Amino acid sequence: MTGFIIQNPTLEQCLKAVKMGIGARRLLIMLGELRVDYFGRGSSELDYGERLLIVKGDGSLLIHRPTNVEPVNWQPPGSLYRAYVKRGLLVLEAYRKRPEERVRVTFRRVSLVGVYHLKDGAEFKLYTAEEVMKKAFIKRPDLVEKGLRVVMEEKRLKAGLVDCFCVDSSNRPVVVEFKKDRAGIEAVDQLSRYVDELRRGNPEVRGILVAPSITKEALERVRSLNLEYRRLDVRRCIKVLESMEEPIKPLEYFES
Amino acid sequence: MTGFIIQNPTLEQCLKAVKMGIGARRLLIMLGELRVDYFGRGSSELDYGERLLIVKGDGSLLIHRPTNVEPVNWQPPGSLYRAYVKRGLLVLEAYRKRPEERVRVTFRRVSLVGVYHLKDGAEFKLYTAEEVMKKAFIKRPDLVEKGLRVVMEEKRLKAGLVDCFCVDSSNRPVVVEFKKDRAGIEAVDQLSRYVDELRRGNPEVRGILVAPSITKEALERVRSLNLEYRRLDVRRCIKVLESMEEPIKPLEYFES
DNA sequence: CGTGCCAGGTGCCAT
DNA sequence: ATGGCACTTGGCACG
Repeated sequence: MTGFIIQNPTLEQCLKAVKMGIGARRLLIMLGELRVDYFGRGSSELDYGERLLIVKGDGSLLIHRPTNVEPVNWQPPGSLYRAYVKRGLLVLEAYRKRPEERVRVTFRRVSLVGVYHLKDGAEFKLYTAEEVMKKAFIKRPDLVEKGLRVVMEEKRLKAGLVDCFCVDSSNRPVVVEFKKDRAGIEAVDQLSRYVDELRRGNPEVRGILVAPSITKEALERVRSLNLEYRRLDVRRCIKVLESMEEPIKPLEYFES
Repeated sequence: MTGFIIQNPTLEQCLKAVKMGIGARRLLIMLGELRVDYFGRGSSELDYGERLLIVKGDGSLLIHRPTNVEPVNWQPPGSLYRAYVKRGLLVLEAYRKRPEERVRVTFRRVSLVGVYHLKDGAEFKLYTAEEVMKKAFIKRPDLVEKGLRVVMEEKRLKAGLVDCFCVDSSNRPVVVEFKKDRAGIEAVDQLSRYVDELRRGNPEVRGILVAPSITKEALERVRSLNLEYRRLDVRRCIKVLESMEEPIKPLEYFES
């Protein structure tokens, strides 16, 4: 990792670092007292306060307040930058075309500016809950219903993308939709759209919503739309998969 | 803004800074070569690479790679921390109960550690597109249909939260749902749920989906469900509001 | 490029 | 706490 940092830089030093850092597609970090104006898909205003600003090599901009995971303002990768000093203020503007959006950051004071070159070629491997459920179901469809056979994963309909298209023990087509979290009304409607489309060709089509739990309203709707709900949680699925292949290991227990 | 920064700290210095920073609910910034293991709602693995780590005073954790707006791993506010040195590695663990989740960050090298206390009391004012549309509509319901009168904003039904409940020129009730972006099928279904519930009491109830545009499938569904679609974009709404009160000013044109 | 859909979504506000 | 939902959602995969 190469880079440098300047504490309490002068505005000129700072401007130079900013231009150099962004120009060289490095990681730029700044701590200072700043305000933010944004206009684009929406618009926002944030008066002066002490915050952390980050510009990444791909043109992403992040402005973080002292709390929360989400940045208060940001700009996506590919944004273009302009920086200048005006009346004792350091201004950094990020611009993106399509959709047209601008973020303007005005620094009243800069406590820290750093420019670093990060090397990071590692692959990020994420195991999502839905992926786990689906995998376990494909290996063991009886987790949902005895005699079920998977015909297609990811069947594409006009109404959208079906998670699993199956046939039951009496050869009736079954659409299976997975939700990793408690299923709400939108989940039922989503399944309903698929089943509706298929029932036009064959009124025998069944629809099963598979989730660890379901809201009261959603369950009512499942019944009124002649669909079905089967409980299945991720924990169970992990166990099933562990017994069949290399496990997804949890971290060991956290003590304190 | 008070704080300090150490470049190329020893592991011991680093551990001390981390403990102190998190303990005092300060902003902690670290640059280094690290790996991340996560287990909770999902699970993930990321081998060593050079990244930026941030812990905020509220317990939020962010780990940023050199690209993208989103952190590769994170932990929400309120997380609990544990840090220690083991076999020449600095380990930082963030834990949250409910849902139970753990992130473990293992540093192989630390290039920078900083602890700062940020003061930021400013109010963030965001003007969202949906808000703008709604405001404009309330001032000028004829933007959607002549003779429309707003009875209630945000009417609560079992089926959900209606954006605007209105009456038309012939006293028929009208449910109006706004979408700031191109309306898709879910938007139609959402409106449909509200209208369904109300039509049980009064089959005359109308439902209007208001959006800048609509997908082909969604428009078909609007028709088949006996609902309506009216085009309205945010630009037009801004103009209407500008002519009536203090404008939401865009930043001036961006040159470079 | 648009369209659809998931996400460890996060955040906000309601009951 | 649970539920409903918007978000400058971001990000990905696919036609």
